[in-house]
Amino acid sequence: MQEKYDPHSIEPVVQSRWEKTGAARATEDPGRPKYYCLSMFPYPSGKLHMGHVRNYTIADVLARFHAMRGFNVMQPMGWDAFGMPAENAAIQNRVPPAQWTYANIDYMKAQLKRLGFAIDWSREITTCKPDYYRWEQWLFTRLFEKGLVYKRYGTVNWDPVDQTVLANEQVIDGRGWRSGAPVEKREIPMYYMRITAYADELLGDLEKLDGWPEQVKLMQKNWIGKSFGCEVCFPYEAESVESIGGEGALKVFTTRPDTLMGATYVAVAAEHPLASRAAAANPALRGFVEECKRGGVAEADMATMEKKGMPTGFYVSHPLSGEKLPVWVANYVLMGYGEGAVMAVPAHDERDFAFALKYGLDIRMVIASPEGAEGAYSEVTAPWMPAYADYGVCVNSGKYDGLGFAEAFDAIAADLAARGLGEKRAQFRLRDWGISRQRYWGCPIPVIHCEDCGDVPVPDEQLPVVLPENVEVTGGGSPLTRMPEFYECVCPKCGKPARRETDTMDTFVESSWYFLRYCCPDNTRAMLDERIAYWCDGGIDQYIGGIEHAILHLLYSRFWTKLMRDAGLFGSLRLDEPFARLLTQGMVVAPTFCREKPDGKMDWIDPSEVEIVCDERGRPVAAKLLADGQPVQIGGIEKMSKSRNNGVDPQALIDKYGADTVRLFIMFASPVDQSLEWSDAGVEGAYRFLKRLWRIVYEHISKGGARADSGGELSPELKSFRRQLHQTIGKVADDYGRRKQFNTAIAAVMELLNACARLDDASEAARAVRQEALEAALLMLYPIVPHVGETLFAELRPGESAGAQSFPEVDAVALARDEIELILQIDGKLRGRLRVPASAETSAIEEIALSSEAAQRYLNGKPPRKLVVVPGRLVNIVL
RNA sequence: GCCCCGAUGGCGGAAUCGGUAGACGCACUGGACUCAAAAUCCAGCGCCGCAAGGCGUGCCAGUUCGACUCUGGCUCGGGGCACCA
Repeated sequence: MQEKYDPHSIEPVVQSRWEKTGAARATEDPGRPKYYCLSMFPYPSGKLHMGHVRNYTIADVLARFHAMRGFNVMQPMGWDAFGMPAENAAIQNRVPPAQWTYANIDYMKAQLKRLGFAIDWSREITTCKPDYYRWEQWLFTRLFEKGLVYKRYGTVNWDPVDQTVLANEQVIDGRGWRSGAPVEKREIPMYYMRITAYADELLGDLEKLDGWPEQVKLMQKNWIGKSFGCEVCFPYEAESVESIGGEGALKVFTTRPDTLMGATYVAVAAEHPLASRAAAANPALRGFVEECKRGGVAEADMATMEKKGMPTGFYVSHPLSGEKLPVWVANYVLMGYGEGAVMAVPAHDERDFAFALKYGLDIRMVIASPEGAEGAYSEVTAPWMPAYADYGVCVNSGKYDGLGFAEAFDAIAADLAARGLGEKRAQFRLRDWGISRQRYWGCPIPVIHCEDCGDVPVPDEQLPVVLPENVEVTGGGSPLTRMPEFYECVCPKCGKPARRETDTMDTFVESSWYFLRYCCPDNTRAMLDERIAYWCDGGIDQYIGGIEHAILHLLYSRFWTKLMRDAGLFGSLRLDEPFARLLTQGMVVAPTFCREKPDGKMDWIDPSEVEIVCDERGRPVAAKLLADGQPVQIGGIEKMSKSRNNGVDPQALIDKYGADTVRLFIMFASPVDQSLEWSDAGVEGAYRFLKRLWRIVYEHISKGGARADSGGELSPELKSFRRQLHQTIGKVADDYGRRKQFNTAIAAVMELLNACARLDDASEAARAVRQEALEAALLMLYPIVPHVGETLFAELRPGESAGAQSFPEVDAVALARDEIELILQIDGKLRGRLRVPASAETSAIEEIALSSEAAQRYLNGKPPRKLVVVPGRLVNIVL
């Protein structure tokens, strides 16, 4: 055996053995329980970043642990290969997106192999290949026929200089990232997926997801945002009917019908038909509506901008009182939610309140806080007091006075219904999913536009619609729109010349079903086959990925699973939810450094090029660039990203320390669900631990090794060490299997090895116990550091493979103990320790506690006020 | 702005169901080995205090015999907000 740990000599050996034996190859085996271990597949951006390493290490640890537990494990991998960065790279480097993408995949695949992940590469999926996306196009045409895909106008960011649609990410402070021109909203036709048809099921099924973090379920619940309220119609006032263009009513949705008597105006979105109608005759209003079209479509921007409005000059009547109310256009009303119009109750809504104050609109108090109604009444009527938005009791509301929220809701809804001016209903915040992208590098939308037949889905026999790969991307719109050989076609229905759709699909579509295709990536005749009944029974056992995907990707995947179920693609499998257990890893973050460039843009500096200046207490106070010694600004600690230039390249670490050290450090540095702040120093510590582990095993073997033999009488010291060993096995198994807390599992094994190294006993019995401990320690660490695990285990047990072993079992006999230690508290403060027999009854423990020296000292002869005994833990004497 | 999460020594973190705060590791300090360095090993390491002891888990309240843990109210940091993936 080598005396020193040398990762670079052992890792290739172990990896080529795995490769030869096909160790990671997964085959359906109905006789064994399966464990489908899925990671969020990477976007092939160039090289792996730390987030990838973290994600796939977690998955690999779980995969290897479950294999040791007897599961038939499948761990597949693929590439989320369509997306914007390929087009940007294409513009920058004059390389076709396909070529760039495939080169990145090759490089990153080699990196994943270098890290020793037990991935079944025979199932590899690349979403930009026609054998994958053809099925997506196929299902699209089915959904189109069912009405689950439809076309309508949608709003996009428009760069008026570059004449192109921008992603939200490409809009910086309201301007196009390349042109710098102020961005405008523009309405264009787009395809939508009717996710709202599944809103109730997506909401209700969250309850089935016991294996998901509560946090993620809550975020999804709020995103779907089902609220109960009332539709209310405000009939047009007689004087406005003519200018509005006919009789009718303005419909709004409210969750607070109990405040209806306090409505003093109605506000509509700038895109609302009523706003357009009013603007036609009013140049000032037209200017305001135009102003509302400035800026991007991102909701965060909409919600933080200054609230502005303008009267339309139209009036509606209050549906119950008949009072005349003005109609305003307001930039805070979203066309995409509810009816694009709201009733405003300034006294009981903070936003309406601020708006009413600004424009001198009436504020009418109609809800009083339940406690002290009189006081609250006078408070809220005073306009300098904030709006009272909580539930309360109706006042100043005629026949509804005195009713609470629920009663007033029912009474008002009933009265509205009786007049045909409203009814109760639920409203979702969730909107239909716009999937059209005016970009080249995506899955072509399989539709043909015919002048006579309209939008015709591409028939099955003409699928896939293949995206041409050898193109030049120059920016300024999709090259597909300049390729007649792509868009010129004939109508499948009437045979007349027609035009192929040149928009591509949102890349979220590919990532919404890849996990099902892993079960049958080789099937050229169908999207899915019966193999999913084996691998997806009960759902995918474990899904691992970044918390940043908590809403969109996971919601779309849940949606697509339901779509595919309802399309009858699952055969005998009953599957409503794709992911039985979800682990959302925290982000890998690092400090950022920057300088402002002359043009005002930020120049982000790689942390490795920066020296941090600390004060005498070790706190960072300043930073300077190594190259010029001049100060740089310290930014926040943010997710490692290209845009912030704060990434640490895992490859450099692998080259220096080997895969096991990188895997060990990343699992040890922080719990998986928390963000991981990068530290170069910590990596060194992980490397040191592996060297130490190697040496302990080397020394044990040099002294002749031993057979692990737990029989026979042991000295108290060995007995105690062996108890620690089996406690550690129990803890580590629980940490891996149930808690998914790997940092504490590693710490426990470190403690065990510290104790093992301290064990100063050369007896036969000690060597046997040490052998048992080292074997167990290697098997416990194997999922995390498999190369070291394989190599050292084969030294301890020649000819055997660690990966083929079962996970160590706890020996209950080793855990038994005669005496335990209890903590003695007096008034909740630690005052001593008690040794009591493990079997001692509460009364006996009380007696021992009270007679202890510390208790005598504090009690001073007086009896205790209270005595609390927590079995196995502590005794608290209350004076 | 809205939704979600987090905050514990010089640093990353531990304390799993309300019961010993600081496991394990990093950094640092001292010692051993060495001509020397590296590597390795041993010891120390929350703050105040000579000590006894006191204080201490972002801040302010509360519940409890007992709170890092539960409740209410803040502050700061992070993620998401529908065209980044």
